[in-house]
Amino acid sequence: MTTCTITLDDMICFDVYAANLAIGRLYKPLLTQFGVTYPQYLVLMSLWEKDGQTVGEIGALLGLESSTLTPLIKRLAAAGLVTRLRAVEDERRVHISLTDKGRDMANSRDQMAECLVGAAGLTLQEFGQLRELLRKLRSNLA
Amino acid sequence: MTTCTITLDDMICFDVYAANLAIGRLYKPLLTQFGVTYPQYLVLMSLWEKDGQTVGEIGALLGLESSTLTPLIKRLAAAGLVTRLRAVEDERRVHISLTDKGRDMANSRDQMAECLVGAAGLTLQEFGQLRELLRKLRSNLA
DNA sequence: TAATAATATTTATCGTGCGATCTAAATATG
DNA sequence: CATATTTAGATCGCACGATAAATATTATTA
Repeated sequence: MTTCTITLDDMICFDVYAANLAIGRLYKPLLTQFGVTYPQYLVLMSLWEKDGQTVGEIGALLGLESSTLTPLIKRLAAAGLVTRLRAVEDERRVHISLTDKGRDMANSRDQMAECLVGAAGLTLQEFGQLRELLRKLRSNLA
Repeated sequence: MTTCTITLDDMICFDVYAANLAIGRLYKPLLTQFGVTYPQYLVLMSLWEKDGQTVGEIGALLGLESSTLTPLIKRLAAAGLVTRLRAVEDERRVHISLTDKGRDMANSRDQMAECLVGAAGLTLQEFGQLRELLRKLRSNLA
């Protein structure tokens, strides 16, 4: 009984870990072309979804502290992909906005998507299931 | 059509990433008690499953290179949790074995399991689904 | 106004992950 | 038998991720 749930659990964290690395490895060739890392790409994704978010908002999406994001975003800014602008109404907030160059990178999503969807070998239904389960898991853990 | 698959895909890598961090964060309090990190714990897990594996075998399980594992395992050895023993029949291979202290830590799996199963808010069926989808995804990507 | 909370930065630290290179040993090929 | 290739790991160096703790600044609220 208990051993059953234990095995299940342990395999889950195992598999989430390995799957995360595998996806990152799949994306790497494309990402290095743009000179960004996988976590940096995830930040860009959140900006393509909604531009001008604050550091805190992005952190909430990815589950990262600002102390992790600040240097990461500075690297994106150094690469000319985003700009950091402190809000005038509340100078604690820093809004991150895409540059033209950063916006252009959004086209790469198509390549990435096809790449993953093709390589993953999952049906669209399975993708949906997986996404839903992961979101449920995460929101409960948070 | 295409936009549909794109959104799906992007959310997947997003969620795998965030879920992985969330699980690590959940485990962290327990792990720091033992003085090990989350990836180190995963290595221990694979040894509890099968003791005496070589570096390469563990790497295949987790999807890690020896250049990542070697220093990681040395930290486990320094903590007195495992021993590294070169095989006599093939001196290229290094077998990693649990010490008594490392074996004792296996009891913590129960706590971990209950912790995750409780916090995840997933049914056993959902756990099984999730595990199966992740394994399928990963094996196709590899 | 004073106390408290929120937002982000800075600093410091540690560990992960990988590429490249190296050695040694096993295996294959001529 | 000699040589080449493959395999298993180690080693080195590097960039980055992730967090904790301390600080500064601004909002909020009592």
